[in-house]
Amino acid sequence: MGKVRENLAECSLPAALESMGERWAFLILRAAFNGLHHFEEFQQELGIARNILANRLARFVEHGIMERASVPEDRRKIVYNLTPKGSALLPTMVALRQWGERWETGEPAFPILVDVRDGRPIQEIAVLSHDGRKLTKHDMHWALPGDVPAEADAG
Amino acid sequence: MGKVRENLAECSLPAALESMGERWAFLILRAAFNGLHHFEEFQQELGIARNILANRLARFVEHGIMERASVPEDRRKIVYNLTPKGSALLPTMVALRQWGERWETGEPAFPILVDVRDGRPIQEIAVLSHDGRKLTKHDMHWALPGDVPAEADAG
DNA sequence: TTTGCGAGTTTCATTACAAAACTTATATGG
DNA sequence: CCATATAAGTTTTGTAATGAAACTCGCAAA
Repeated sequence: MGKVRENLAECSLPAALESMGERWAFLILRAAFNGLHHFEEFQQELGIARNILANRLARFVEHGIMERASVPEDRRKIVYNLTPKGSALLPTMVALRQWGERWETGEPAFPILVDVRDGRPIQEIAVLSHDGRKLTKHDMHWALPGDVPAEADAG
Repeated sequence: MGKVRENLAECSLPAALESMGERWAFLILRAAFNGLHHFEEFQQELGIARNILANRLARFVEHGIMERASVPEDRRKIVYNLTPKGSALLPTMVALRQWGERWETGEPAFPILVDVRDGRPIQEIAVLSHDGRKLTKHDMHWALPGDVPAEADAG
């Protein structure tokens, strides 16, 4: 991954950080992935200040990461559900968590994520080539669209 | 991924966010992956305030994400290099970038990451089962160490 | 020996975050 | 029907983080 000065600005990372770059964002997301749906649940689970939580949830809704709906049986209650866009953050969150496990807290973390089908732990998240080789930063570089051999995939 | 209230607190995500949860962290990291090494390079590339940049770089060094060294040929110059721990954030960063591409900016992002070996774009980052199936949040759940069938991997 | 660069600090203004109290709409029990 | 409780927020007020611009300090080059 050599030095590429050409339009780094157009990278989509800043756009992603617009939604996810604020404090608490990932922790609220994790709680949502763990099945929490209600304001008070998030608040008690995370210990976050109520105004900030309200703020973040509203932001998530604005950005299409969560959907807000009131429950018919009890109209005081509001449910927050992850949208497909929100659910699509799962790999990012798992990657960040795994990194923390490996480099911050040290190996064994509880609970661990397992495949529901066979109960075995998930793989470590990695950058893979089109044919499945694990890539490090030295094995890849930036390219402009014209340089790429036809079949497009993720970039 | 059902509701698991049992010790979410021990999840390593908060630890990871301790290093990476601050504003600019991922953008500085991206710049580093792109071969930037010097204070002024980061500053000009990102337009970040100098005091904040100094702060973040110092934090990265504290947390072992970057190494700080002065250049022998010109002892005014300082290089910041990613450590293995810092480089290990690549999958997380790529995952976040890909999410931004897909859901924020819309498909075509420039430049794109390609495999240096064949010039083809990298795969989309995903959560995979031990045998390589792509998993969604419905295909996995939390387990405690005792529940796991022997061969340990990442969790 | 002065001019300039690289890598930061300092100062001060602005903005984000946080704790606790308050509000509003709805439910529930007597 | 009235009192009390609950869910989901707002308001208020204080603290901490961020940002722009100017300043410092060590080295290097002319």
